[in-house]
Amino acid sequence: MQDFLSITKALSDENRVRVLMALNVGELCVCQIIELLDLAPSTVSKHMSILKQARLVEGEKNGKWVYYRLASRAPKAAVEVLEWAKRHLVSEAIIKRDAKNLQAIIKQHPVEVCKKQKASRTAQSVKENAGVATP
Amino acid sequence: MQDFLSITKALSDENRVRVLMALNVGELCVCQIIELLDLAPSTVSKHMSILKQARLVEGEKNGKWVYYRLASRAPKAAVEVLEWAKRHLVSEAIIKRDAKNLQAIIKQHPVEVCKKQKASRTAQSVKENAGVATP
DNA sequence: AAAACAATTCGATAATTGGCGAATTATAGG
DNA sequence: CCTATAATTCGCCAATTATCGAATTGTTTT
Repeated sequence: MQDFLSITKALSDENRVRVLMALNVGELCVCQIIELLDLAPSTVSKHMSILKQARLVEGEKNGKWVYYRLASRAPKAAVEVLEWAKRHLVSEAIIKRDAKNLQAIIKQHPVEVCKKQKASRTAQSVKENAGVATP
Repeated sequence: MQDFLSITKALSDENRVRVLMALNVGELCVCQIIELLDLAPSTVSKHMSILKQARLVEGEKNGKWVYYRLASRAPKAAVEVLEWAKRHLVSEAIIKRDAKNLQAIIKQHPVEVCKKQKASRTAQSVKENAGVATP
């Protein structure tokens, strides 16, 4: 029963569902997923661990980067529910928008994506500390 | 997306899953579901409203009683996911135990089931108030 | 060796959810 | 009409969960 519930719980969050649909195009680096969802790295990491726990995805470390993909040797229940989800989600507005955004994201190398994210975080900090003297 | 998530959220609770599997044998009165899950009536009612919201079940009022059954004109996504769930849950220990318990429960008329529940609630109150003077 | 960096883990917090009992609603039967 | 009763709604509490920032881990580059 826990295996079953780990799958349905994993599928009961919009952001996780978006990730699963995004992974239909192929494997994605964590920073690319961060870019897609626009969430904090720690939040995305948590989501991925929940998906991994449910054996819906698998991750592979490659140097500094971790790539996630739909689990190749997933349990039958996982494979089937992913097919079900795909059938009923492809027409969803946000999934289509994600697919479009992904086209731009996967064209870039992870190194570029991460660089961009770092830059925007710095910009954010600068904004927050505007007018505050630096020690 | 909300339709999709209402289904997956509905399926992400063990008690709700147990109800759905129980309804495979046919329609059940609320008091029979209470008997099966051993939860408070208000809790069961809440679970049923979540399942109804997801259009996985439908309820029909018949006099004092409300009967729930798997939705006959459920959306395709709901029908498919119920088939998927059934395939992967029939072998679960708790589902098998429920099926066995159900055999006894459905033999009784709702009126008998409710009477028994009322009796056990009274017994509980008596226990709690043991030694306390009644006004 | 040290600095930079991607990702994860940890700790805190706000929002959501599952649970119960009390109050309410709707129906049946005296 | 009044009482008993099945179910739901409401108000509250405890447990869980989504999120973030800070600290940590492991790897690469300088």
